[in-house]
Amino acid sequence: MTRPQPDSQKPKRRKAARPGEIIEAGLQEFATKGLAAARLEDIAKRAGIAKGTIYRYFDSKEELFMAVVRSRVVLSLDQFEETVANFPGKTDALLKLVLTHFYKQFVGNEISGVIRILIVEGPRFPDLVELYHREVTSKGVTILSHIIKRGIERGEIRDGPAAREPRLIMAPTIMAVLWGLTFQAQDPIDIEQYLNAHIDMILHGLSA
Amino acid sequence: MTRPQPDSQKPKRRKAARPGEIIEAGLQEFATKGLAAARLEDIAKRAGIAKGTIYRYFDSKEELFMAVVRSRVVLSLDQFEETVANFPGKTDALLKLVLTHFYKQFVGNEISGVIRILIVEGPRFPDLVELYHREVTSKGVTILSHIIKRGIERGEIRDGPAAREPRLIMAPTIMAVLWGLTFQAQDPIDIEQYLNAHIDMILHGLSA
Amino acid sequence: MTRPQPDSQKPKRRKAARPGEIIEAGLQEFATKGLAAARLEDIAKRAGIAKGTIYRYFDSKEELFMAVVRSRVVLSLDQFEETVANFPGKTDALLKLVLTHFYKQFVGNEISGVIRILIVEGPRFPDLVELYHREVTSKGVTILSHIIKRGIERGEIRDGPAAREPRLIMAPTIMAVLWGLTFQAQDPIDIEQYLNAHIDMILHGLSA
Amino acid sequence: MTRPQPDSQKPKRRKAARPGEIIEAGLQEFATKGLAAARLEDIAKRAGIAKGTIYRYFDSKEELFMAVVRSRVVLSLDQFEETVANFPGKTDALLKLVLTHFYKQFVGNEISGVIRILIVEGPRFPDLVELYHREVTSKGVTILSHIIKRGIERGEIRDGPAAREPRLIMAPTIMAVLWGLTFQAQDPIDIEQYLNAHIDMILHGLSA
DNA sequence: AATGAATGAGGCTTCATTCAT
DNA sequence: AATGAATGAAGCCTCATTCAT
Repeated sequence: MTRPQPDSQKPKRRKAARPGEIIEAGLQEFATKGLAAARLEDIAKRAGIAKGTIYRYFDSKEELFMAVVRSRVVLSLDQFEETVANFPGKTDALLKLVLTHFYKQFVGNEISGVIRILIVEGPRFPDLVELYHREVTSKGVTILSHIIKRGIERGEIRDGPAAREPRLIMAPTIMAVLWGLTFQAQDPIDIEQYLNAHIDMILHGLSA
Repeated sequence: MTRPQPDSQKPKRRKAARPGEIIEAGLQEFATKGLAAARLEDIAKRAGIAKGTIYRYFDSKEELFMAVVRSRVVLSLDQFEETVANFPGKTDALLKLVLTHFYKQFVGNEISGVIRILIVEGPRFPDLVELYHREVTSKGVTILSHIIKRGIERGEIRDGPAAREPRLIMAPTIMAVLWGLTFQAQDPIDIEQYLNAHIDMILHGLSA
Repeated sequence: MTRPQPDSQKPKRRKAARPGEIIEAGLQEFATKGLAAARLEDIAKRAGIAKGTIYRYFDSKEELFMAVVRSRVVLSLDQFEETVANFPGKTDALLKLVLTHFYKQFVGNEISGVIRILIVEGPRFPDLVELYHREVTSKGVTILSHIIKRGIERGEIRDGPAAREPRLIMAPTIMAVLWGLTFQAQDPIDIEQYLNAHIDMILHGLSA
Repeated sequence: MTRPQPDSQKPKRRKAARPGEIIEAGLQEFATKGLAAARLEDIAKRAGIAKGTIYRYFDSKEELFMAVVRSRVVLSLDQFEETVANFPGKTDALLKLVLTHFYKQFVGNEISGVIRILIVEGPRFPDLVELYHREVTSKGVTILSHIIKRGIERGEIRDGPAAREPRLIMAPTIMAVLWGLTFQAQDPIDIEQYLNAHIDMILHGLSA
């Protein structure tokens, strides 16, 4: 994505950026149409290159597809572990912080395209699913688990059935993502209000 | 799947059942592979007929696809309106009843295949999305809204932000469906425990 | 090659003959142009069918290629074993008989196309080479060996170095085949005269 | 193959030798794979240069191909005319000398690759065929004809049918070349023994 | 009505050739 | 002169659709 402008006056070529641009174009097409329906010609056109050029960087359509998914797996959740560990305030403030971040990461973002891709093509690419689960999903769940544990220790979270399913806390986020991908036209979500309601629900749902 | 034998003497063919069997087979293939990657030949084989026969009942692959989605749109939610309207007990019992029903309808069921289909192919078939939203999604939301309204009137539900987003109540169900479709191998969901946690969360999250 | 005319008035279709016709067309194209340069479209056109039809009978271009070679491997040499074993006359008559037959089989015949194919594509298809060697070449050599052995026993063939290399006896045949494929325009072979010279040479070369 | 170091101080590049090295590399690839299947990239790699550099020396793949064939057409047969004209000894010694030389020239040598090339691609390159015939084949035949004529005059060769087909004398050589290219794995030729048998056969086959 | 062989458009992939550096 | 990235024409192959039986 970073395009180092060469110091020439004509920034026509940016060789080093090619693979990234192809991946970018591929993400758009794959996310919209799926693996089979996306055409390499369209991806090339979108990347501003010729069809054959893709093959200089990726061995096949499938390889490009996998590269696209992998490229968006690197989620900046790692920093959050620290944030959560050192957070000084109350659980509701922490939850607000984390959930807000999740929304920014996912909703209306290109990450939602990756999620759509995984839902559909997952069965044919178990490696990608496994990768995504390991690097993104399970990390998110772990963070939520830590928040819950911390909240229980602080006496702010009720140690009941809901506290044992951290995935429940993400559920509204995931649904918002998919709702946006699917029913946006019929029934849009007001993200701000939805996020507030989400936090409100979780805080009361878990509070001691 | 049940094949009612016609009272003819030669029970080898049941013409009337053909379209349904093709739709059934199509659902399996489309849900697993998506519209583009599913092959009519495989659908035919699964339905126990020849490829050309599909065209006796459907004009094209897309027509079959739409028929498949439409066939699963008829959700038995209508009855619930009445149930909710006449329910004598407390809100938590009513919620338990409805959510349990939702899980039975969706999770691990072929409906989840339709949901997957819609998530992916939705952009190319806005009519189907609109249909599904109108017939299924919005009906479900309406039912939940009524439950919430009823709960507030009965003083059992807190009239806060969470009460204004009935979609929040379904979110864990949707997530369970997609989680099952995607991460089942890596990280299965114990549906019973998850449902209990879900209800626990909602009841506390909404309770007055 | 045999085309059983259906008893319909329009002999438009001969399903059973299709694979044979494709192989026939493939032989022409492969023999003339080689595997890589032959185009499936041309083969189809030559066979009077559409490109895709080839794939109903053969999985790939390579499979067709192998089928083409295999189809011409069945050489009617087996009968000769008997002929040689029971031949009543002198060695020169027997040799004349066998060599004449070899010429009829190879020279100017489509078998020469197969030989050309094998010479070029052999390295990539060791199985075909092995098959051809086993079914055709080694059988021919065996027959010649038997003739030599019989001639020595009858005192008609000199038991010298030449008698120990039966391949020498076929050599002029092979060369005639390749000469015909290559230098026919510049320097044609008068097959009749060449065959006579060949026999003359061998008989004297081997005679006691 | 010998790379004469230019007297420049930087011996890393020897431009003058480039075309020859490309031709050398091309011969290997074309002989092994044929014109269509050989890849310029592989030829370049084998020559230790970049793909584009080939076009500095040859206009197209076909031009390179023709150059490859032409480069191996220059056969040192000319000297033999003299040798034969002035040979003092008997015909069998002369034949032995010439045939031995033929074997050295052809068998197991890269010339066999050229022969393979011509057999396959000949129809598309009549000029090359004509060239090869004129410069190599017909010269060889002429030499053999002279030997035969000389032998007849000396009363050492029988003036029969075999004497009128000098190509017969080369046939075992050609066959040995092709056998080596094709059936070497299944059924190798012991060249020494084969050559002896060949000479034995010819001498007796032609002797008066 | 059913079949499945045949068609041919469309998309992936290769690679000779070009071209900017 | 050399490089190797980029191009795009061409060919293999798939599969939705048609059609003769």
